[in-house]
Amino acid sequence: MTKERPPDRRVRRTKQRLDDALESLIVEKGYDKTTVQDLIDRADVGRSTFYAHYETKDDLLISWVDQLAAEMELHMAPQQTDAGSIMPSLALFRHLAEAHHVHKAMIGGRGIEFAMQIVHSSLLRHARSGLERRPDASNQTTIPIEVRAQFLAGSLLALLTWWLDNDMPYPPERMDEIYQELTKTT
Amino acid sequence: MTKERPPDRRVRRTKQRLDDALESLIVEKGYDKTTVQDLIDRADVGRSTFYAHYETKDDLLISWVDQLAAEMELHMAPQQTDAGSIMPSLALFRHLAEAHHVHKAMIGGRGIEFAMQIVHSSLLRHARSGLERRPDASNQTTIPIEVRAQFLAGSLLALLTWWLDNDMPYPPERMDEIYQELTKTT
Amino acid sequence: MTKERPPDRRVRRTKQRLDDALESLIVEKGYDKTTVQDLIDRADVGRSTFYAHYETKDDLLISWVDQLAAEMELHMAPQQTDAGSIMPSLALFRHLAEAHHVHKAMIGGRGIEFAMQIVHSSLLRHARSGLERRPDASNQTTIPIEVRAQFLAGSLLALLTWWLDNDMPYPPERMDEIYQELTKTT
Amino acid sequence: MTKERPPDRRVRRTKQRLDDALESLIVEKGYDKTTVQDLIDRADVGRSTFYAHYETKDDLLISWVDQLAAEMELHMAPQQTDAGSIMPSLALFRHLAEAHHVHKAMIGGRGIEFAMQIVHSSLLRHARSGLERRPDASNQTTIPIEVRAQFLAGSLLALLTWWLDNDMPYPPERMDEIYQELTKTT
DNA sequence: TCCTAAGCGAGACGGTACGTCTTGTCTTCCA
DNA sequence: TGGAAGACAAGACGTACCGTCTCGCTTAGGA
Repeated sequence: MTKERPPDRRVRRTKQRLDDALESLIVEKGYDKTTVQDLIDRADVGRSTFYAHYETKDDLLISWVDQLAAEMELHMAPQQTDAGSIMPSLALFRHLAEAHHVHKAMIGGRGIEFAMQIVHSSLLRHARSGLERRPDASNQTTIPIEVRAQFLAGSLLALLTWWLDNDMPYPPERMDEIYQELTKTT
Repeated sequence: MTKERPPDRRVRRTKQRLDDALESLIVEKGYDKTTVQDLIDRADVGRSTFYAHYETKDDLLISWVDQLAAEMELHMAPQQTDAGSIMPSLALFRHLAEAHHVHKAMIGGRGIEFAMQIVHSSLLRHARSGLERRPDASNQTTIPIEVRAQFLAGSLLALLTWWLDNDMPYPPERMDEIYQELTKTT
Repeated sequence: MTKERPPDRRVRRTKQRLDDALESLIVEKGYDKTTVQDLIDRADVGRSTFYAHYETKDDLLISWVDQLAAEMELHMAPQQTDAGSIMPSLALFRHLAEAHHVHKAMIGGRGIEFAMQIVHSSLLRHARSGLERRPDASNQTTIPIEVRAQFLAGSLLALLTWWLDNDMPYPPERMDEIYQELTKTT
Repeated sequence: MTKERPPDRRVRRTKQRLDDALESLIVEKGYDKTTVQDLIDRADVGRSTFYAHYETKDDLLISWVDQLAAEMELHMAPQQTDAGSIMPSLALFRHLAEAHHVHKAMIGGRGIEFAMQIVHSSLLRHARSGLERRPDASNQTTIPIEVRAQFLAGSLLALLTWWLDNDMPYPPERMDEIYQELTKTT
């Protein structure tokens, strides 16, 4: 077996600096208006260094979004807080409430299409597995699981988006209650 | 007062050619990958001619999407087909089934963010006015109208998107039935 | 036959500005140290405009050197001043004496290799045709014409180079006299 | 006083490998197209090792050319073969005939400007000292010694260059004979 | 024979220049 | 003389090298 060299300490530092630069620039002026030059100026990194680690600006975005999505997944792990419901909606509302500027940039109105897709597919995955795990549901309806999953994920994402865009006018618990009420037929 | 000239016949022809070029290029390679150069080559029009009629590429897109949205609005006008329901979902599924390649480019997976927003706000408007028009609803729930509107619009858009992306696996009537069933609590 | 449009007036102006920028920058800091950015800054021209007219920096150099070489050829046309001699050396020394800073940049010590080659091949051409035109020469020597041409061109270029590099310590007439004397056996 | 360590055996080996890499790469693809990366790949040496020994690519070239020039000087030392002539032309033609691919890369058509300068100044030095050593010559002509030296060196270099570029169409002895004949007036 | 300073490979890094691409403006020409 | 054609300035892009640097590993050569 080949001795797997641990990544150079400098590499991690550089990547971290680029991640930080990306995050602050996204919040400041939006992703689309951010240029590679902005990024490397902010991160104080050479142009070629940037391209040594990421193929394009989008590549950096992907790795950044992936991290946030991974965090999100952690909070969506089955917990007693959401006991009895299919979607981990309460945990999600609570998690997004923290550092909501970042999440708003990611999910909100003039959000980042790509980030939305990641979050969406994550929600879909949860919806599908939640529905499949519930033995009794299939008897009560003829609506295909996939369609119900699309419904659960889509409507939750809609509420999340609206809620972040309007600066969280209700507490997470209330939002969860509403979501549960509206989707109880599912 | 400036003499208001009727629009030159050529002007309309030019605009029409640009619209056609945009539509075919969007379907072919997507909106983002389409450059102004592509458009004027396809439309066989000079660069300055393009900018004489539209401020930017987005401007052309807006005018194109607006036309499609106007058509869509027409089909969403209250009709007996959707009698009793808040959202004109059946009419929408039926309308989008025609020329679905264009609609898929507009709404589907790798869709156009801007077009989505137009459609979304249109759906929202219908949801809001539909909910307000219904006198009995406010008694049965404490969920704010705006939230319910977001829910109705978001979940319908989710189903529409999924349905177009997967090449319409069910007939419009079935999709409408499902949507009605899932949102009957609203 | 296609109507050949005369070149846009702007195009010539742009090319002229780039030529001027090149000449001044070559004299100032040398060709190698001159960057495309320097050129377009000096010429006050957009980057893409530069590349619309010339493939590379070298391409611009070529067109510039070609112009100088064409001028040079004009002065090397057979005239009575050089009557009786094979090489138009007197005319050359006289011509290069004018605006010698440009010629020095082109031919002198830290000169431009490419420019040297153009000038060299021009001299060679003259030497060959001059030798061929002289009926009596072939009887007096067994040295091949090509070798004698290389000798005439090379030694003239050597004298020119040295003369320009040392800021023309002798008048053109004296240099020509010397050259004639040294090559009279040829 | 600092203890002067003898140079590490490895140092010489590294330098040798870089010299060899340079030579083969110059012959293969020319000096200008050779990058530092090429050199260290070919020599199987680390990047920092290269810069530990040479300041730049040019620095390595200089040391390489200097070696060749030193060899050349050795062959140009006064010998009976060139007795009676000012320039050691016969010895030179003979020496360059060996391993002419290297010398062609150095002196020939698309040669290396810097190498040419070294050779040129070497020839000039010989010409000057040869002319000064000959007591009788100064009486026969009023042409300054420096000019005659430039002439002798320049014309010899021209013949050498042409001869190598054309793959030595005549034997060294014939070339020497020609050179002597053409410059006998000097 | 050990041990210690040096030489070394590997390659990350900040920089500079390149040639390409797209945008929105501006000038010229022609009908 | 008004609109089409397309030249232009601006500036971001991704690539290629450069010369500097920081690591650990190897390896002479003096103790």
